[in-house]
Amino acid sequence: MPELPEVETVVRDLKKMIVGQTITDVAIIDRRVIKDRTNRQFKQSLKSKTIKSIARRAKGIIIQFTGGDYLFVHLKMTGQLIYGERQNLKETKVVFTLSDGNYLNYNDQRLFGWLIYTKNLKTIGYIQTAGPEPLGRAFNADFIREAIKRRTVPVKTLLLNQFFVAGIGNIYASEILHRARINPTKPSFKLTDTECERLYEQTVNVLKESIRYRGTSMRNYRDSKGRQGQFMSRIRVYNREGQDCLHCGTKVMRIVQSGRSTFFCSACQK
DNA sequence: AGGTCGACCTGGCAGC
DNA sequence: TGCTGCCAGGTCGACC
Repeated sequence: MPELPEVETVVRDLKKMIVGQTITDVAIIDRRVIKDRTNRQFKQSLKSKTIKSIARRAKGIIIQFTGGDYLFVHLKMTGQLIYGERQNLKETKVVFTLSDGNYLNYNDQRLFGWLIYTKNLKTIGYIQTAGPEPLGRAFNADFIREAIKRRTVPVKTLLLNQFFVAGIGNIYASEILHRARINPTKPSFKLTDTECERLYEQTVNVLKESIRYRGTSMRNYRDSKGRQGQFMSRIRVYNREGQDCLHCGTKVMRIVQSGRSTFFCSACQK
């Protein structure tokens, strides 16, 4: 499911609901989402831990405990963290019992997600190698201009590369490029200075707007209360193959780049 | 070194 | 109503 806006929405909501609570029990229904530890190690590591803070890095969720240790969660395509009653769905894989009597359910239809307990975030390569946050200071037009040099990959593929910039996925890559009026197949190093400016501006615009709308629910994404995001009403090209471009009326095209669908308007995005 | 592709999984949907 | 094939918000390791 989730790209930066969806993960950010989950983190902001969970902050209000679970910080300060203690995990009193852990039920593992399917251990394939748990990395590095046996069931017993995972349970013992987390039982009686009090949640100090929760934060997002790239598309990952970092839950820190008062002892200075962490639970790192990556939702991948279909992961969900749902707070409230205990769930017993086919996709419910791990359930944390909380000290307020509620539960934090980890659901994951496709089992791609990760739950990693660690004492040291440096052990998590995903965090260590992620590029700059697109809504942070290090990401700007100058950074893009510098980073695209000698990169021959299509700009769409570069946006998906988490080493380049963290948090953009397949929906927002298409949406950003449409709003920036950049053709997704353009080799990155051929972007002009003004295109770099527009790419920066629209990356920030799209991600911030989507956070305001609480993310996009194309399929499986739900927030921490099980609700859908609302950004679908703002989507301009993603999953709209054959429909009219909302800007010029040309039919939206779908192509495949690096094995993933890209949607764009060939008239608006030269 | 940079770029591409398959593997990891389950399930929904279109077409026959 | 099957069945088959294709598709899905991600990441990584093996390959060229």
